[in-house]
Amino acid sequence: MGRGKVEMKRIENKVSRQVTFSKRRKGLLKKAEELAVLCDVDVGVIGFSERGKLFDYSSPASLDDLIHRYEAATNTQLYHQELHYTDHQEQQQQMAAKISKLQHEYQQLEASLKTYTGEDLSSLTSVAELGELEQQLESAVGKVRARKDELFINLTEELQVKINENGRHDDDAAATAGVEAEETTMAEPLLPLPQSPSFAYLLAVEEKSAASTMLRLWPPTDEDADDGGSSSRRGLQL
Amino acid sequence: MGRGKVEMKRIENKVSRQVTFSKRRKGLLKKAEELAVLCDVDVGVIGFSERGKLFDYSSPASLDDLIHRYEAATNTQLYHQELHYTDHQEQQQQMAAKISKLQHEYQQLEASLKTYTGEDLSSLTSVAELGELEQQLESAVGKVRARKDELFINLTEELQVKINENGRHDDDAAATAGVEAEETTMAEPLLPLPQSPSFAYLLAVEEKSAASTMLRLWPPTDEDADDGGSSSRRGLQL
DNA sequence: AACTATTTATAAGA
DNA sequence: TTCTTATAAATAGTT
Repeated sequence: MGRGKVEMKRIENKVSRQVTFSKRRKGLLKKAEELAVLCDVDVGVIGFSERGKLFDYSSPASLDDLIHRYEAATNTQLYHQELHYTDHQEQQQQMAAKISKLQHEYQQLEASLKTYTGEDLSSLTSVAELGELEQQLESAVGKVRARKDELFINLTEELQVKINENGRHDDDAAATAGVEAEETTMAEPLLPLPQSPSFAYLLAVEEKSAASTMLRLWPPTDEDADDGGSSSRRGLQL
Repeated sequence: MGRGKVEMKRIENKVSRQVTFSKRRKGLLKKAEELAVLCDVDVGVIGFSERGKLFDYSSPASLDDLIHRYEAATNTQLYHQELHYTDHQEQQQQMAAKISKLQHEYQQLEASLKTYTGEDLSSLTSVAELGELEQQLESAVGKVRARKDELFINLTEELQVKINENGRHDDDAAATAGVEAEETTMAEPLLPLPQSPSFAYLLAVEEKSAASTMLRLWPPTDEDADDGGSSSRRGLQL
C-alpha cells in the first residue's frame, strides 16, 4: 500500500526503516484494537523498537493476563520462570552468564565463518585439515552452481513462454526465429534475445549485481545502510 | 476496507463476527510479521478467540523472550520494590534485550554459514546473488589452496633440512638447530624418504586425518569431545 | 508532518 | 472455509 511494492525484507536505509517503523507500529496497534473490539476477543501486542523501547497494546484483559494465559496454554518454561523464586541478584547473575555464553558461542560461529571464507585459516594447521576444508568449499560451490543453473533455467523457460505469447498476439519484432518451447531442454545457451523490456532486465542482472549487490549476509543488525564510505564495516560480507 | 465502512464496535451477528475474526486475525499476524521483518524489530502478538483458542505470532526472538523482556520492562515491581529498584530494573531490561539480540544475531550468523556451505540457499533468490556467492566461494577455495601449498612447502623444506643434517652427522637424529635451507625453492617433488619417526608422521597425515580428523569448526561450545558414537552431532561439520 | 498514488486488507456476497 | 470483487484503509515515496 503505497507508491510501490516493498520487498518483505529488512529495509536497509536507516531513516526509511525508522519512518516505516513508526507508521506500521501505529497501524499494527490499530489493527489489534480493531480485532479486539469488532470480534470481542482478547489481543495483546508486545514489541521493542531497535533501540529497545517497548510498545504494546492490550485489549480488555491486561497484557499480564494474556501472558499468563499464554504460558498456561503453551506450558512454556523459560528461564524467566525458573528464576521467579530466586532473588534479583541471582537473576542478574544468570542472565549475565547467559550473555557470556551466547557471546562465546557467537564468537565461535564467527570464527567458523571466517575459516570458511578463507579470511582466517589460522585454526587449520595441517595440510590435511586444509584439504578437508577445500573439499567442503568445492562441495558448496557445486551446490551453488546447481541452484544457480536451476534458477537460470526456470527464468529461461519463463522467457520462452513470453516469447511464444508475444508471437501469438503480436507480429512485431518479437517473432524470433524458431521459438517453439515444446520441452525446451535448454541445454543450449540463450537464443538471440529480442529487445523487449523484460529481456533488458534479464540482461542487466549479472552486471548490475556484480557491481553493486554485495551479499551482506552477515552484519545482523543495523548500520547496514547509509554507508558514507565508512570503512568500519563490522561483519563479513559474503 | 471492504464494501462498506464498519463501525468500531462489537459485531453483533455471531457468524459475521466469526468470519471477520478469522480474516482479521490473519491480517494482524501478517502485519506483525511485516513490521518485524521490514523494520528488524521484535514483535509478538498473543490473542485468544472467543472460545479461548490461542493464536500468536512472534518474530526473531521467541515469544517467551518478548514476554520476558516485557516483564523486565514493566512487571518487575510486582515482586520487588527496593531502593535501587529503578537501576536494577533498567539493568535487567537491558540484559534481557541483549540476550534477545544476541540470540537473533546468532541465528543470522548461523543462517549465513548455512548459505556459505550451500546447505541452505533459500535466502538467495536471484541468479546474480548465487553468482556472487559462487565467486566468494571460489575465492575462499583459492585462499585455502594457497595456504595448503604454503604449509606443504614448509614441511617439505623441513624435510630437506633434516635430510641434509642426517647426511652430515648421520648419528643422532635430534640435531635440530637453526639450520637454514639455503633458498630451497622446492619446485621439485619429494626426495626418497628416509625412515625417521618424523617422516612417518608426515606420511600418515593425509590418511589419518581424512579418516578421523573431521573439522569440527562449528558446534561452538561443549559436547565437542566425548563423542561416544553419538549420532546427534548438532552443528555443521566443516 | 502532510500529501497522494498505489498497494493491501477486507466486507459482502457466492 | 475459500474465492471474488468493490471499496475502504494503510502506507511508500515525495514534498
